[in-house]
Amino acid sequence: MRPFYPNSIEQLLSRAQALSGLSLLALAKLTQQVLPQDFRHAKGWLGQTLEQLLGATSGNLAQPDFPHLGVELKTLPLTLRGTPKESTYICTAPIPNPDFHWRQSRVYLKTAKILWVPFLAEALPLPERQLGQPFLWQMDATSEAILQQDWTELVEKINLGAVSHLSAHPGQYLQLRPKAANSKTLIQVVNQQGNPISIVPKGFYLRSQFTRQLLAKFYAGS
Amino acid sequence: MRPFYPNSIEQLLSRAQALSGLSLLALAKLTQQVLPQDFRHAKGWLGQTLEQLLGATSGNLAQPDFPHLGVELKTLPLTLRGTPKESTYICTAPIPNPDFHWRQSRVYLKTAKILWVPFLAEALPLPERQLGQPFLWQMDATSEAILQQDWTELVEKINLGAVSHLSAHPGQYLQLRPKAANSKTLIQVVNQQGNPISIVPKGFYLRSQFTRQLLAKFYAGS
DNA sequence: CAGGATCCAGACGTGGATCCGT
DNA sequence: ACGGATCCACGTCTGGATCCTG
Repeated sequence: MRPFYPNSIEQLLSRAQALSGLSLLALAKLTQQVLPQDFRHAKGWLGQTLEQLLGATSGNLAQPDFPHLGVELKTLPLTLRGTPKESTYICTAPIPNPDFHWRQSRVYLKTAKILWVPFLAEALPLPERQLGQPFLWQMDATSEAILQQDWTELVEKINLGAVSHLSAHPGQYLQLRPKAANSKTLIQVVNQQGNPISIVPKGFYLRSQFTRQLLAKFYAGS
Repeated sequence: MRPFYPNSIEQLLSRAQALSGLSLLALAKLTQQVLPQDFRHAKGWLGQTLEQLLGATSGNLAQPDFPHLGVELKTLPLTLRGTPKESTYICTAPIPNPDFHWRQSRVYLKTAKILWVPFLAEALPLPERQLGQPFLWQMDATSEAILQQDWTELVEKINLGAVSHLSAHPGQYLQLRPKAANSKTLIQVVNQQGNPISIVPKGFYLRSQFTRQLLAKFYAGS
């Protein structure tokens, strides 16, 4: 265990709260980095910087950022109106999918407990954009019912080889989207007819419709 | 197909012969590289430089360097006395081994036709060491019988989980040796008792006893 | 506005092999 | 001498996500 690894959820949350209000420029200085001009060529910059500041181990496998605590760290880009600008990437979607049970699935393990760190993702120049109040979210029965239903439906499509349905359309809270360097990155899969075909690798994402609800509940309770 | 890819075995051999007698310093200049001080921190330098000069495609999978020609390129480090200084790495040894038939095995496909490029690997300062005469070797029935026997024996040990016998000792021409960054690099395998244990990844190597014979035949015939 | 496309960092695996202690 | 240990390059994969059109 690295020295800086947080020992409890309370410690982790407390550290994250200490960062709220800081600008991206301040974060860059804290970590002795140069802030990128924009995120076009450094899309993961904030997420990776926060991992460093909060003591997450980098280069994780299919497990949460803080395995000991079961907590996943996610940044949440906000519009000026305070709503999520983007969907949230969860994990790659293996094809075929080897996870049989929802509770053992990568999606569940990555979404059961999430430390969300909102930040302003528009209007101001990048260096001046600030972190918002972080909040810990734990999956509740209502969310889980829908996420499990989505997951089950999507995994079924994957394992049946229903390739034409592996689009971003199905799923209420959870969806499949391309996850690759570009659209020429292809993997071989077997379709419903049993024939090998090429498709772009997929990942699981949380729709912003879902994260908007989490934010609203947090605001209501605080 | 890249423009410089050789179109025939004759063209490949002719290109290799044009390099014979050149020093390592000359090769570095030809490829616009700096010659390393020694090979301790650049063990693959000569092999990779020759691939570039002869038009091999880099980053191969489990197939010969020149797939179109079925030819594998191998450097052969020689002592002052003209004997091989080292054994020759062939390929990694998957555990368990998925190749059932010798003729379809990675070892066979990598050793059926080899373009050997000998070079002096001692005595002179590195920059002055020269390439020798390259020669094309094709597996003959006598060699194949023994290599196949070795391969069969080693693959059996691998698939039986006879882990303690996965040493460099068995095999007349072919042997298993560690193939990893270091001895802390471990993989999980299943032993004879069906229990998971950790071992260092292995590779197939040709013993220098074998390559010495190939050299001798080449010298005798030329 | 959201589905499809794209981009960086770092770990990992494989191919290129030689090093080095007993 | 040789069995076990080690080292670099580079392509691929995964985790971090945001970009960008119709």
